[in-house]
Amino acid sequence: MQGLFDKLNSFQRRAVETNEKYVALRASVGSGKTTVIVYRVLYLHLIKKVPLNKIMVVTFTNKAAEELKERLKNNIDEDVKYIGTFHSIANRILRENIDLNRFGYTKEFKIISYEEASEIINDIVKEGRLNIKYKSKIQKRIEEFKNGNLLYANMKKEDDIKILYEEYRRVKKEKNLMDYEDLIVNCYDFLDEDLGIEYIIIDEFQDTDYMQLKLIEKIAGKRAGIFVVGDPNQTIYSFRTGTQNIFKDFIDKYNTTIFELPINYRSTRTITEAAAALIGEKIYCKREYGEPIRITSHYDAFNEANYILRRIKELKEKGVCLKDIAVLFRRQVQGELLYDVLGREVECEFIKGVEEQQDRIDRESVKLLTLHSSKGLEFRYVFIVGVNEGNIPISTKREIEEEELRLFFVGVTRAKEVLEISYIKSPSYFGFKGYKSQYISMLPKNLLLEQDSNSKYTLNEIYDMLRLEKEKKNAEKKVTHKKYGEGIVIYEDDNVLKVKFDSYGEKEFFKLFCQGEFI
DNA sequence: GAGTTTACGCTTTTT
DNA sequence: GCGTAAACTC
Repeated sequence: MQGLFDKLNSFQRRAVETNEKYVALRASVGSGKTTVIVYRVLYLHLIKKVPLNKIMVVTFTNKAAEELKERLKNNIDEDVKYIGTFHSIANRILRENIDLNRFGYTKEFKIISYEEASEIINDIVKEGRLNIKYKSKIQKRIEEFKNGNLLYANMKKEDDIKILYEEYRRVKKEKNLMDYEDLIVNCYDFLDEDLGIEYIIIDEFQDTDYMQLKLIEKIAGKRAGIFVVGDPNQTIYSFRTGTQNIFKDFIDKYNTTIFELPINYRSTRTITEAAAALIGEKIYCKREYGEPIRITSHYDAFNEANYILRRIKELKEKGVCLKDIAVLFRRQVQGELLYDVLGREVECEFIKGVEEQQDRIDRESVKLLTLHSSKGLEFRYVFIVGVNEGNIPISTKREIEEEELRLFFVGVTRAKEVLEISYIKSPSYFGFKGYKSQYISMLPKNLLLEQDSNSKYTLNEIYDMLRLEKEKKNAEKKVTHKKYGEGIVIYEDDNVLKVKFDSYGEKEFFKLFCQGEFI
């Protein structure tokens, strides 16, 4: 059984086998953090003989929890009892360990989504005949109100936002509903039973908020050890959590032992050194130098998208698999344009939200993602587009800007083999400046290859160009079928071939089944 | 009430 | 620098 831990490096092994009660593991990008969490659980259970119902593992997404469960299955038959997101664990505790009747709820309470919450809020406004302004931003306004801020603070005559907020809370209880935040807050407020947990592991700790930590502290009591894992340099959700440096807070509060995973196994030395320059820290790298990082500039977002398409087609011709390519951007609107242009020639998917990632990430096709949703993923080829001042960083307000740099860092470190960065000179999106981001200037010059693209087409010209190219390509492609005779290819992708035959008309073939049929 | 002016927000989003 | 919706004017 000792051999089980032999493939860990010395940093990983020290963290896995620690006997310290409070531990913070600072895991650098691509350093095998998930491996450490898996082996930490194995160590606790198989070596220290801790029962699985005394271990709790908290993850950032359901997907991450599934991956952990899957990897643990290789060595343990049963599941860890508490393994999942803060929300899924809170949900379980609320239903299993709390007498909800005391608090006006029952065990059958329903969890409401953002959309369902929206419906309830609109009903309250309608039925209560409340005076609410800026209705299209109603949920955002409630959110701000809850945090003690106001959206549209200078109204001439205030509306009923306060009444609406209070009614919303009352109605949720009356109808036995909880929204995502209620799961955490109510679990914290209602819990008075000791769950008997001895070891708690929290993944992606940098994106944990104070309420979630308070809940964990309540579950842990004085007995349980808390082992937090994450990378402060990848804190990109503090706009949501409101926590600036929760790692530091945790370390200051407890007698914490700090471990590090400083070795990057993921990216080429070129990419790793570029990333390290952004955060001003040394990252050790197991790999050799690779291709230089190409920096290109373009006239506008259309020409940039057109360039990316051309590069992707080149890669495809060289035999690169489309699923190994990702295009990353700061805002959703950028993705829409990219999807429009790239989608005409190559298979691509605009991935919005993690639920979709789960289903789609294995498929064949180029992935389009925001920098935020690229967190935790890796690709052999990565393009980051629109790296303009005013977009990355989107604002230069001091407290925001540090997070913007970390966001760029996250983007850069998604690339395993090849990284390209581009910016545009004549932008039309709000806030975009017509020059490159200061962050590009932070990358070491010796790792870069800078190029200026002078092409300046309108969107229609680009579309025409793509159409003509396609027609020309297909027009050239004449085929002869054993049965149907001569024809021309009118559509072709990886799986399907559509041919217009001179005598027979149009017919579609699956490539897999028609190999011997053409001469 | 229709017609015009002024104010504001604009980005990212796991559950 | 644009779209939305409130606030103002007659």
